[in-house]
Amino acid sequence: MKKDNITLKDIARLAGVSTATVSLALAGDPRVNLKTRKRVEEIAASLNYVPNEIGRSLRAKRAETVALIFPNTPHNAFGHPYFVELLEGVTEVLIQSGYHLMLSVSPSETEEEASYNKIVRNRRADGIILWPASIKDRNIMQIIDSGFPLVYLGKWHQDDVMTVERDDIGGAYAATEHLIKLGRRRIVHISGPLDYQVSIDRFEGYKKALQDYGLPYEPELLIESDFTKEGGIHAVRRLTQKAVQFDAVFAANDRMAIGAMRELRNGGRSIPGDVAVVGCDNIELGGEIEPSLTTVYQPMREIGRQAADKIAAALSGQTIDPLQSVLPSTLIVRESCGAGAET
Amino acid sequence: MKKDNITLKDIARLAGVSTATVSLALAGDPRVNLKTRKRVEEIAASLNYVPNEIGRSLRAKRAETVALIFPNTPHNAFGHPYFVELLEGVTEVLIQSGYHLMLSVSPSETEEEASYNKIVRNRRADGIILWPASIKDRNIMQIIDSGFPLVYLGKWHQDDVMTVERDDIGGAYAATEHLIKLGRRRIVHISGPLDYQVSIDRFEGYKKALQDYGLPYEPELLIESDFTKEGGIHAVRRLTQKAVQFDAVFAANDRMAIGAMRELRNGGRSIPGDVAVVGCDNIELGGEIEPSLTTVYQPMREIGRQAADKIAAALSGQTIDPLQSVLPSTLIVRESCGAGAET
DNA sequence: ATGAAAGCGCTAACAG
DNA sequence: CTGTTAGCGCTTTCAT
Repeated sequence: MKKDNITLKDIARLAGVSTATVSLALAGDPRVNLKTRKRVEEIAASLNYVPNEIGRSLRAKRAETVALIFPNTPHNAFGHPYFVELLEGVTEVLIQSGYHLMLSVSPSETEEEASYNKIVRNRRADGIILWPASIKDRNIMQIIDSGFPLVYLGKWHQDDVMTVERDDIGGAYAATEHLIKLGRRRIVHISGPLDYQVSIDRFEGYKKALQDYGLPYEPELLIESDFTKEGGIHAVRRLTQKAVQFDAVFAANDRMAIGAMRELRNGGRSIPGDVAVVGCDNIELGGEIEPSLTTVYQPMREIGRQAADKIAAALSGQTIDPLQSVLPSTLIVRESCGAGAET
Repeated sequence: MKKDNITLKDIARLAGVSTATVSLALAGDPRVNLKTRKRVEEIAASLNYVPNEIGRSLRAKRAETVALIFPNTPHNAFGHPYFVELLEGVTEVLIQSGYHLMLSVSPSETEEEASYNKIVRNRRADGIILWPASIKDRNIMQIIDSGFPLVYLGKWHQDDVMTVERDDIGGAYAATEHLIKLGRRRIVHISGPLDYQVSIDRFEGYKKALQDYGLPYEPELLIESDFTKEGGIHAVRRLTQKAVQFDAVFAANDRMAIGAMRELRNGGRSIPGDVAVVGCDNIELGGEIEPSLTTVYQPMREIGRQAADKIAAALSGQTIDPLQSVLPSTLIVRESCGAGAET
C-alpha cells in the first residue's frame, strides 16, 4: 500500500552522489559532469522519480498554480452558460504554460472576505482569475491593494488592474440597433437584476442605441427580471397586464428571451411577425427552437484564454501586452428577429 | 507591492515566544497557557495571519487537495452534458470537507501515463476522482496498484476499488422497456462508439429489455454512431437507405435522438405517431423542443457528491460505506415516446 | 565537478 | 507550560 515516494535522497544514495548534485543533474545544469548526469538520469528514470512539488513550491515560494474563483450565487452557478466555455479557454492555456488549475467556488458573500484572503495568503496559488460575484465587492480591493496577481473578468475602475471583458454594452447596442434597423420602434428590454454589472451594461447598450437612432427611452418598456425562463414569461405577462404596446423584445439573456417567446405565442402573437425577439448568450437551445433565436455571442473561450495568458505572463514577470482587453461581441442573426437570415 | 506574508516567526517575535508555542496556541492545544494563547491569537488576528499551506503540506505530507481528472477527448470535453453537474456535486462536498479542488484535464492518450503518474506522485493531490477516458486504460491500473486513493467513475473489475457509477444498463433497459410497453416492436438503437463503456452498457440494456420481452435482437436495428446530432441524422439516413422498417428509436444520448427526430420529420414521419423516440442524458434542450424528448436522467450531481464523499472519507482514514455504488437512472417521460404524459 | 549546509514555513517529539 | 531541535523535499550559494 501507498509506499513512500522516491526522493532526491534515494537517488543520491544509489548514485553515490549528494542530493545537490542530483538536483543539478536533473535540472540539466551544465556544471555537472555529463557522465554523472547520465547516471543520475538513468536511476531517476528507473525508479520512476517524480519531484515532490510541495517541496519545490516551499522552496521556490511559488505554487505553479492559478486559482479560478467563481462565485456560487443564484445567477452564477457552474450552470451559467458561459462557465464551461470560459473554463475550456482557461485550462487550454494554463496547461500549456505548465500551471495547475485550482477551482475555487467563492462561498456566500458573508464569508467571501475570509475566503479570498485565504486563497491569496495561504500560498496555494500564485495568481487568481476572478469572476466577480457582484459589483459591490470590497474584498477584491484588498487583493488588488496587496499586489497579488489577479485578472478580473469584467470592468474595473483602475487601469493598472488586469482585466478581460466581454463587450456587454456593445453587444446590447448591436442587438437593439439591429431591431431598430428592421423597423421596430417600441422595443422592450427585459433586463437582469439591475445590481449586476452585466444587467446594467446591457441596459446601457440598449438605451444608447435608442438614443443614437432618435428613439425615446420609455421606462414602461423596461422590465427588470431575473435571467430565468420564468422571468421572461412573467415579464411578458406584466407588459400585457399594463397593456403596454411593443413590437420587439431585447432580453438580457437567452433564457428570458425564450420564456418571453413562449408567453407571447401563448398570447396569440406571432414571432417575428408581431414581435421580434433578440436574446443574449448564444446558448445551444436558441439554435434549435422554432423560430430560432437571434442572439448575441460572446467569445468566452477566448476570454478564458486571454485571462490565462495574462496571468501566466504576469507570473513569469513579463510585461502584459495590453493590461486590459475588451473582446467584441457578435450578433448571430437567426429567425426570431425577422431579418430573414439563417445561421 | 506583494509584501511577504506573515509567518509563525513574525508572530513568535512579536509575542515573545517560540514558533512552536505559536503553532500550538493557534491550534488550540490545551497545553499552552490561556493567557499566552489569547495574546498569540490577538497578534495573529491583527497581522491578518494566514498559515502557509505549502509549509504545512510539506510537513504533513498531505496537500488537502483532491484532483478531478477529466479526459480531453472528442466525446468528453467539458461541454459534456454531465460535466457541470458532476462538478457541482464534487465541489459541494469537497468544500464542505475542507479540501481544495484541482482540475486536471488528462491530455492526449499518448501522454496519459506520464500525466497520471505526475499527479499521483508529485504530491499535489492526496486523492483522485477519475472520469475514465476509455476502457483500455493501463495507466489506471498503475495508480490503483500503487494504493493511491482513487474514486473511479464507472465500472471497474476489482471490487476493492472505490467506484461510483451511473446505471447505464438499467437506464437503457427502462427506456427500451417503456417503448415495448407502448406497443413498439421494431426498436432501433442508435449507439455511441462501441469502444466506450457507456455505449456498450446502453446497448446492453437495450438488448436485455428486448430479450426479457421476447423480442428478437436484429443487427440491422443497431446503428453505431458518434454522440453528435449529425450522427443521429446520418443514422436515420442509413436506415432509410437500407429500407429498414422500424417504429421506435432509442438513442444512446439526447443529441443523437434530436438529430434523428429532425431527420425523421424531414422524411415525412411523425413523432411519436410513426416513430417513437427516447434519448439519454436529459439535456436542457430536450425539454424545450417540439415534441419534447422522453429521456433517461442520470443523477450526476449526486454521483459527484458521493465520489467526493468517498474520497474524503478515504483520506481521513474512515472505512468507506459501500466501496462501490451504482446510482439508479430515472426515465423522464415526455412527448416523443407517445405515452401522452407530460413533465 | 561535486559536497556541505542552509533554509523555505510548518509541526511534533522531546527537554526543560 | 514553553523552548529547542529536527526534519518534511527541494534548491542554491559557498566551499572544496
